[in-house]
Amino acid sequence: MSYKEYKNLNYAQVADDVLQFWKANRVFEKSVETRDGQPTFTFYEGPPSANGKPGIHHVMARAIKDIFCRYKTLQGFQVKRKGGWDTHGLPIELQVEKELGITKDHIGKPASEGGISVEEYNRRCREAVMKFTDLWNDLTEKMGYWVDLENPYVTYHNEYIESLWYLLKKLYDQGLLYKGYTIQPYSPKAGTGLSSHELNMPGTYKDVKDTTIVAMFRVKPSEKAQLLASADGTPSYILAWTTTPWTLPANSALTVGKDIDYVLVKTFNPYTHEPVQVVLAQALVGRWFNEKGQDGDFEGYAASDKKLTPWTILKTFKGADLEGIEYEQLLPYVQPEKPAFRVILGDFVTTEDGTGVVHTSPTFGADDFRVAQANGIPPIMVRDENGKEVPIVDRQGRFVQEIGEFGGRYVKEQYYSDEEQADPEFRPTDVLIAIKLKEEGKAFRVEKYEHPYPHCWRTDKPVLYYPLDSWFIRTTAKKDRLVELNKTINWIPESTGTGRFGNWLENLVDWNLSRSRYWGTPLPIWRSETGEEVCIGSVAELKEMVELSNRRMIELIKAENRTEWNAYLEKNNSIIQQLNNSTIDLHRPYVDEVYLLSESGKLMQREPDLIDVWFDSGAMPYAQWHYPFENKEIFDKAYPADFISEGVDQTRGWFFTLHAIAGMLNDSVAFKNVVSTGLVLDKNGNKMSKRLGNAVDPFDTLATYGADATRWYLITNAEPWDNLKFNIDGIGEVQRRFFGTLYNTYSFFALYANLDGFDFDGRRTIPVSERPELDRWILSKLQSLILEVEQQFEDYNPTKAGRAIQDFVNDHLSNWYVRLSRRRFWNTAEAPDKRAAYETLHECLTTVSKLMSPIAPFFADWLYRNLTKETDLSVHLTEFPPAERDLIDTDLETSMQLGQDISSLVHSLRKGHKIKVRQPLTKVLIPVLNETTRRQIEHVAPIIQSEVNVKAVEFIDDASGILKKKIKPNFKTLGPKFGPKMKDVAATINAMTEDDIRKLEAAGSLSLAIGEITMQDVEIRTEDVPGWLVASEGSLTVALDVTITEELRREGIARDFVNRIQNLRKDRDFDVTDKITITLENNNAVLSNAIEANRPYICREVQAQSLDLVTDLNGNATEIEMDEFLLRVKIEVV
RNA sequence: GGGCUUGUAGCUCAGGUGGUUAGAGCGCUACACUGAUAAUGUAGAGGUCCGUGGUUCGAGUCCACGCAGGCCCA
Repeated sequence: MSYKEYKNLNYAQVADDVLQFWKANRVFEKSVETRDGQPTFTFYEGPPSANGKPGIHHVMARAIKDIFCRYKTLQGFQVKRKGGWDTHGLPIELQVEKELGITKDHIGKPASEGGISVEEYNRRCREAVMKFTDLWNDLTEKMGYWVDLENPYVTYHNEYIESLWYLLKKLYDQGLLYKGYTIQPYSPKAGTGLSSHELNMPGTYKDVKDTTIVAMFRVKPSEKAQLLASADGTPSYILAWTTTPWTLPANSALTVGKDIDYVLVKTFNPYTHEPVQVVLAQALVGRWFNEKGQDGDFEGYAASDKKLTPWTILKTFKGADLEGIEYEQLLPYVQPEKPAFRVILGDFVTTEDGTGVVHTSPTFGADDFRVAQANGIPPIMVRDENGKEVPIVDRQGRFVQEIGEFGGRYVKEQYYSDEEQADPEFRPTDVLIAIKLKEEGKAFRVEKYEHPYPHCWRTDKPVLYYPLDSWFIRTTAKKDRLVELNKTINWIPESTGTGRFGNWLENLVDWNLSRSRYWGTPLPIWRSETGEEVCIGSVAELKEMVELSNRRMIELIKAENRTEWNAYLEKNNSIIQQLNNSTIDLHRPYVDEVYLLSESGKLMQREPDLIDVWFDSGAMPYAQWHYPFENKEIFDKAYPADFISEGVDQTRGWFFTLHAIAGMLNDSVAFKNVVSTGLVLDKNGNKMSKRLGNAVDPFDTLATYGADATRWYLITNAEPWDNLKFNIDGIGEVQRRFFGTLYNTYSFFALYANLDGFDFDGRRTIPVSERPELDRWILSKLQSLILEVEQQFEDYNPTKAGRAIQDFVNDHLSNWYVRLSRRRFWNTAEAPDKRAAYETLHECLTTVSKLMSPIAPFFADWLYRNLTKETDLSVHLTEFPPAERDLIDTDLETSMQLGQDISSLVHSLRKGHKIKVRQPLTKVLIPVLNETTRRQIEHVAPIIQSEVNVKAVEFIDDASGILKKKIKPNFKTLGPKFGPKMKDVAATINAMTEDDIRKLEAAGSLSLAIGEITMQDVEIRTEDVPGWLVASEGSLTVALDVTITEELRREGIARDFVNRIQNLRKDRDFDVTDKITITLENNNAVLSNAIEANRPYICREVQAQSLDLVTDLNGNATEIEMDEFLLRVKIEVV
């Protein structure tokens, strides 16, 4: 066979060619099929949203996924990879709205008003979402990401939605799906909630002057409250500031910061002048107390004009000390159903403003709601006529009747008409509350305060933060189990699992599933006004329920003449038809037109919400297989995942939803190993964005550099969980430095293997034990590399695996093994040594191709297939090479390291004395203090000799008596022994004489003034050989004999001459095997003597059949300068 | 504001459990090699290890507090 040789390698072309080969031979499919019956390794593909173009970070993320799937395949596992698309959600809706130039307001309105039907709108969404799939498929292919794109899961498909319904029903049946509320911006005048999107519109935030109150919450005596108790019975109050006094009747807790410093202040109520003790944050004392009053005249206060209130700080403590202290309800209109009114801890408390204590009303603040739920604090609510719990402010923005004198009043003055507000008697509700609190001695300060406050863009009135209906998954019920399960997951990096994810689980709140949108999975719950509900878990159930409802309707229409239901009946019949011929679409608006009838004959309509798209993606382990309606056995085998990987920003997204659903429904983890990857930033460390124009187009990059260098760069430059500063120059460097070197190494091999007709099937014909040192060394290194790469892949660290391969190829294989072995390949005669060299190099290259194939799949396959005889075999169908541990020879590796270090030192010495390598020298002298080192160096002496062009490597040992020794303290062993006396010890050791050292060496220990030291406590090395040129590094010292004898001089000239002739051969384009004749003008005695003395050597090196010295060349000579000589020479091919 | 994370040469990154002289590649400078040749080798210059305190005989490494960047959350 012959090995393919290439002129100029085009890496992008290599990738293209290999891709064609993969396609033609179904290599991906085969890599899965051939593993039939083997253990499975399950990978879950986190579905990308196909509504945007892919970026370079997607190449990064998908390279990680690909690497471990390929690696596990090499290890013999069957790795199925089903692709998927995330197709629902707000980004798609917004994109469609942008395209159509509409807003959410237009949806559902008649076309005559510029509106669009839900049906049409959703049709547009469905089209938009797959817009970029071609682009994505193209990228997937070009970057070499192996994933099944033929049968991907698609979240908007009916089958997918049906699986989601099944899961939701399971949650529902376990009581884990419930209707509650969340605090959302709400516009009472418009009667609608506002999205964060709407709240971010310009002009929404306006400065308003509100009445603010520092309210006084009276502390209840208790054991915990001893901290705040007074000796004389003066009551203690906790101060909390609010800009929304109307929320005070709904207060049910006070929140403080755990680590914030608080003080107890003795003072007087500024309105009632009663003596009081109050609690607030230390940092904010100055905000509420006049400096002049500090430690003022308490005794004389009663008699004074009360302008200056005296105060004094009694004690200081942390927020944590306040936790659990109870207080009296401030405005006791409505009693909660569970114990409330105590101090809790929250991470959102600041000391920037207010008192460092946050008045907490779970019905009117998002933070309040969250922290209350986490601490089991109930909201203050009343029951409406249906017995349903409602907040104390109605949907029009008025207090309910239960709120005594304030019942029926608007909580915001702006909700009153202009006329009402103009009435001189008019008082805003906030002011009335302030007056009441002042009178009751529960107000510490009332003042106007200007601050920005959001307004409804439709009505221009202030919004309320208000509880709106939402459906929740009761994740808190399983919190402990989710935390426990998380501990069994192998997170990479670990900190994401324990920190970011772990903390998130610890502070878990119920998962709000509701989204008030159009394009998404509809919540399959139908509900009557009286609260009767049914949750539908499959298409079959839906059909059954519609049919049942229809029968009930028909009955009731007859019995009670409910003719208005005829319309529903008609709609339902149409649905049944669609169900029967499978044309049903489980999206809005169709499912909204299913009308069910409860057992008691009440009309049930679908809850209008859609579910959070994160539920879509978190349910993919089940829904991708349409489980449990199909593929049960496939699901069972492919659950949970062995491995997933996504960006760290998915921690609370996909990672969480996968974990939550699996934990709640299967009491198991969804994934065992997870790699969370960092961001890809631009080369200056800025986030890439289209707006800044610094986004990198992955297609350009792949076209320029090919997938391999791109992937290699992305993976080896930084560990994947670190942010990567993407610099395109880095890819070029990888290409030159790593792929270039590897390519060169292969080319070198191919060139000579073809010349020699080297034929090899990969089975060693020369036992490793019979190969030269150099071969055994590189094979030993190769085995070590295999172990290292395997370990790193097992640890999910592709960066270290890649770097190890790179170091092997560059430093060991190319720069040392090939460079030093070149002469062996030039040998024209058949020789075992030459064959050994070929086999060794072939094995190294083949193995490298396997090791690198997960990271650089195209190039690796190119390399592998160039080296192997079986042309239809791909490296991706092979097995990961098992390391042959018995070939690892650490002693030899140390030897070679010494050889390299010694060579480097000699080079350095030559350099310092301007003696070029072509000038042979007599010897290097190496001081050795132990036999092992000596033997190790002797092993590689021939290599050193040829590498640095010296005739001999000699040793001097202690016995010679001429070695100069230096002693250094070994701090590591001395430290524990001497501790604080280290400085003295070190000085004493450094001052030891040669005599002392000899004594120490002889006895193995030595008593010094400061104590006894042993050989372990010091490092003895030689750093000088008197009379020689010396260089040292670490414990290694090398002395070089630089005397150039006449004979050496001649030899040097001969080498120079060979060099010039070789250049000439090359200039003349002679063939490597051409034999020549040389005629040289004899114009210098030194030169001719040198040539005569080395005639056989010269002729052999330049393949000359004759070398004649003549007096005159008659003008047809080539002139070449050579140091002080002028060569006039003529060469001819025989 | 909170959680997590990063900060080492001009650039990109290494630096188990603390050990006194902090490394590599690229880039730069110089040289060598010229039968791997648009390749290769060798040497050199280049550092307040983000800052300030602390623990220790000894801190790039451990602790505290900051500063700057990043992500997520509020």
